[in-house]
Amino acid sequence: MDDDSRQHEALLRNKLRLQVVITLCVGSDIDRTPHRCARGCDIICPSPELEKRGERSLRLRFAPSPTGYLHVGGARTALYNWLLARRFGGAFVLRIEDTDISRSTEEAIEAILEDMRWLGLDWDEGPETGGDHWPYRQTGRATLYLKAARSLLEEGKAYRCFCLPEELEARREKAVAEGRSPMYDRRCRSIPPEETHRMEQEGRPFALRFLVPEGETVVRDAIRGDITFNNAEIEDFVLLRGDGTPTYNLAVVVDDRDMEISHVVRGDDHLPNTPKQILLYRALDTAEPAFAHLPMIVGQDGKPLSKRHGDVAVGRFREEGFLPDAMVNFLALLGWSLDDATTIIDRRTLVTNFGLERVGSKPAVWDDDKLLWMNAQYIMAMGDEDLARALMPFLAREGLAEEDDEQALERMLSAAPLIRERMKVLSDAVPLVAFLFREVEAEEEAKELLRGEENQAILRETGKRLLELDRFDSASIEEALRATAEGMGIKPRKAFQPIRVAVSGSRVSPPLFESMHILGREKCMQRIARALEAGGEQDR
RNA sequence: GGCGCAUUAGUCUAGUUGGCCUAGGACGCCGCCCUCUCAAGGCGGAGAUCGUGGGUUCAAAUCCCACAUGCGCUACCA
Repeated sequence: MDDDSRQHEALLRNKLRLQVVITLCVGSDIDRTPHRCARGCDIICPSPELEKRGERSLRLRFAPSPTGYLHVGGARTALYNWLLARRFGGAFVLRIEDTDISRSTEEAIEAILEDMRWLGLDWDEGPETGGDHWPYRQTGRATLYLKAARSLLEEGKAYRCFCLPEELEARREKAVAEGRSPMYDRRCRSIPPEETHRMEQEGRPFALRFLVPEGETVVRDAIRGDITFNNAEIEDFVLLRGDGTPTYNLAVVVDDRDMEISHVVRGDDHLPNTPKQILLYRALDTAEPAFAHLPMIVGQDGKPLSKRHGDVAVGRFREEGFLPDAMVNFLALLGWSLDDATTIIDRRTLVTNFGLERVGSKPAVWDDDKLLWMNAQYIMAMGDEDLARALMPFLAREGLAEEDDEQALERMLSAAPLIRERMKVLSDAVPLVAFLFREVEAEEEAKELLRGEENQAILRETGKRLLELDRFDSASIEEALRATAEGMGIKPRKAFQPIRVAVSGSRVSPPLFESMHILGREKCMQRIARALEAGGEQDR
């Protein structure tokens, strides 16, 4: 049996096992195999609670808060959700979590949408797309939260708290200083109803707090398994602020419930929030979704990614000339693997193979070098035309050519094969091809290659030869240059350098003959003449 | 402080039911080859006592316990 068929068999076996687990999970004995379900069945199995209600459709979401640009951590979360939705034919919902009005901005929202589109993460429901659960940003859903909050209050599952933020803060500090737990002490819980009513009538602001029930709450995480939290360690968290706006925990639960989200896949910084949310789902008499918490992405120093670690905004990668597919490939591999050997994985393969069962649980360190390498791989796989077109905006930005300049595009088309494997990001092309679009001044360090008896002679002789050529294509040019070198008894690697500097202005350039061909005889001759002049002057 | 999560080479990771692991692949690094420069490519190499200490077992990276370290949460931020 060859390797291929062995691999195939292994795949088949895996698939089969998955199938079995799925069957196991959706069967009626769900409750008796809780752990097996949480870890084994992965995302394919909707949470048992939803399952009981017969709701099987997969609905995933990405819910960024527009307090800044989309960073790579968020992008990865979005990608995983998108991949899962696409793989299993589910819906991918984009929801803007802007309950923190003071920190949210319209620009941030637009930028996030733009980055999502660039990465190719299209959403089935959300801003600009619409959907059955409109609106898809939290500021437009205030009444829904209020309604949920009211019902909790009426059912005695939440209560008014008249403590002022400053008071709470002071008490917390004191508690910590004295070594006590800084948890809210529930003092407002015991205010008699008449009193509460009176204070409310007086117009005293209050926050609504959730009354955390006794007992334990188990989070069944698809990546980590079951995690048990003691409710006694969860404080009566705030649902509604003094100004009536909802806090994150309330809003997220109400939205996920209303939008019928079946699987919540997010960063593991949310793990401690999860028991609170599960409690809320239950208080609202709603089946909770399945949860999966992704490990964070951290910098080389092990600290969470932030502006400190260089710019981690998705937009920055776009501007530098990273390709969306390379980003997606790289992001996917940050915490997930296809197998024990594959690194380059196209989007299609990702979609058909991605699953939470191969998501790891330790933090992933962002590695710029590897991203660069991967991007280079994707650039090398591009066709000439695609590459040339992709490069035009970068030329335009540097003022080398208009973006829609047909002639320039034509030139880039010929240059593409020469520079493709010399770039890591698209913007790398600019210094490589600049000499094709504008006159050059030799770099300081390169100037000495134009001076001196021998170098001048090379330039002179080569110029003569080039002039005599019938055809000015790269083969003829190569022949001429080699003949010149040989005639003068100089090694090619030495003889070509002055020409390179004369033509490109640099000691490093794309392949010489092809470059000269693209530049054209006239330009080449001019530049060699100029080099002779410049080098000759220096000599005297 | 409390609660939670994590811990395989510089990095991403494979390793899921203990033996096929003298720990596999990739990035990076080093060397050689190719070569008109730079790349790309080819070949080869160094680099991991699998956080530490115990235990279970004929056998542990894999199971159990403790400790250490890192990170997260502990907000009327999300």
